[in-house]
Amino acid sequence: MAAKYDSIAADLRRRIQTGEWSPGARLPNEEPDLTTEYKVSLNTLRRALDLLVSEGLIDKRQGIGNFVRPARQRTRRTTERYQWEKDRVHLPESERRATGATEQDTGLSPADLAFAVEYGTEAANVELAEAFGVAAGTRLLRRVYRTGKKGEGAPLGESTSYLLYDMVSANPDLLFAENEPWPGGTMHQLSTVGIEIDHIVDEVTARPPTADEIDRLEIPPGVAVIALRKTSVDTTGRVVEVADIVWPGDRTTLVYTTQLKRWQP
Amino acid sequence: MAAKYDSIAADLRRRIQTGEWSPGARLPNEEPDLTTEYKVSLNTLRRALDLLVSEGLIDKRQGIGNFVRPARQRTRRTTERYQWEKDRVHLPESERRATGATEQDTGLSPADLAFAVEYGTEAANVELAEAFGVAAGTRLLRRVYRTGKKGEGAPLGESTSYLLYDMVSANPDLLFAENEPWPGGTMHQLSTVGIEIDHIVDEVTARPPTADEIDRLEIPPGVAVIALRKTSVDTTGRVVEVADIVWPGDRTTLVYTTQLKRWQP
DNA sequence: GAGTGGTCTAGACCACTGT
DNA sequence: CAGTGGTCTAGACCACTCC
Repeated sequence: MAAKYDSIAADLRRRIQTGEWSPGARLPNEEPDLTTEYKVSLNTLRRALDLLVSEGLIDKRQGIGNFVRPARQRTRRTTERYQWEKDRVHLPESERRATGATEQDTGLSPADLAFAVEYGTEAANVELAEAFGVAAGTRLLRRVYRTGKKGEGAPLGESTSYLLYDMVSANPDLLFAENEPWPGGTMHQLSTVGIEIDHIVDEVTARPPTADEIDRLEIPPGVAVIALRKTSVDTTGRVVEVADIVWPGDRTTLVYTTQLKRWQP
Repeated sequence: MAAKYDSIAADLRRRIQTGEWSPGARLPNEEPDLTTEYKVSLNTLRRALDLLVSEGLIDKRQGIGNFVRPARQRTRRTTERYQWEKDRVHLPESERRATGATEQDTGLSPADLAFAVEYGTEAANVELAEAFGVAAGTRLLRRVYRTGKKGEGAPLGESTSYLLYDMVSANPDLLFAENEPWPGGTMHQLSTVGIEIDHIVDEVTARPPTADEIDRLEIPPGVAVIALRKTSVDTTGRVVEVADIVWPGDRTTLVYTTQLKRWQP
């Protein structure tokens, strides 16, 4: 015999999916409307609603009500993007300025894209020092990028990029957020200090969001995030950028294509 | 002011991480031990424990107790694996038999690896038919693989592979689970009916586990799974295999390396 | 201030596990 | 059967949002 909260969740799921409440619409009050309708206590009803929250079906807003979660902008990030970024570096600035990598991933036009960036410096902790192959404490330039769709409160994702400060300070323009968005992106920025990327390693995991990410990305507690550690290696074998990128798992797809060598005929 | 259940969860987290209870050890009873210690009601205490479950820190076993979750075997699956699989197809059977792809990912020896497979046929639903580019209802060979570490109850992951039945039935050996594990794996199986893989597309998302996956992979509710749709395309451009692979998000890392073309000097 | 969701309590009874 | 976690209730009070 299924638990009451399970049956209620299943019924609410069905009512949402059949469109009884359209996306963005407010659900009936927990108390007294839904508790009366389902003849359960408030605790039991809220347990059912918690399930729907963890599935990303509804949003709870304290003091306001519960809402059917509208479908959000999805991100589809393909591996071709890296070669695309690299090819773009040698285009004239006007072409580089026209569109960025995030537009590629989302299909959004530059006008619909919301963009925010913060620059800062920090000393490398043990983990980052190991990723770069430098001593702990080495000065790093940390840049945090948040991109999203205008009108949607939450960003689509958040990227924290680390560069070796002494490596990029050869071009002081690279040290200030005022120069963002930089036409041609990080690969072009690095090219101004003589760096060419040879290959990029992506390490992908899924995990529960941290409390911070729940706030900033508006991820319902219980929905997972995809966490990507991107390591860029230049043509001399040096690690030149380490970036940690986080997306809501339920609206992000990463696409990787592996080309295989032909067997000899 | 943090909620009580949050503070209690933070304290229990700390006590687990400092080793007050070692992995596998049983926690004190919810009632009366922990409720008395933290001076809260049972509901509040259980809410704190639910947080730890969703973080994968503890296991709850009804009728027995709560246990510190032991660290599990991790999987690290690299993109080089596909070329490795392809190169192996033309090795003599003795070498192909010696080790398989999962050993590569996990670092386990063949002796430590638990392996189970089920074969069946089904009619392609709309979604699979589209992936293959065939008509809905086309007969498919469905193969479900579960691999894990001997002694750990739960598999490390579960892979559901679909092949076009009429394509592989040219070699009847490919239709029966009794021939598994097949030395050289799927790429070798396909080579016996004249198929060479040209490239593979991986699409990665994260999502909450289904009720089934919670049981079979022993994923704590609230911990995410990584879901990978792997599409193999042969040298004539045909989609020849579609596989849906699911791993627990908290102990799987996927690694993808992208080699970029050099700029001209 | 009215109305909403968020937290917490005390206590009852059920379901599962091992002896 | 005893002991454990699982579900559920009724009611109290707090915190946030909007008018």
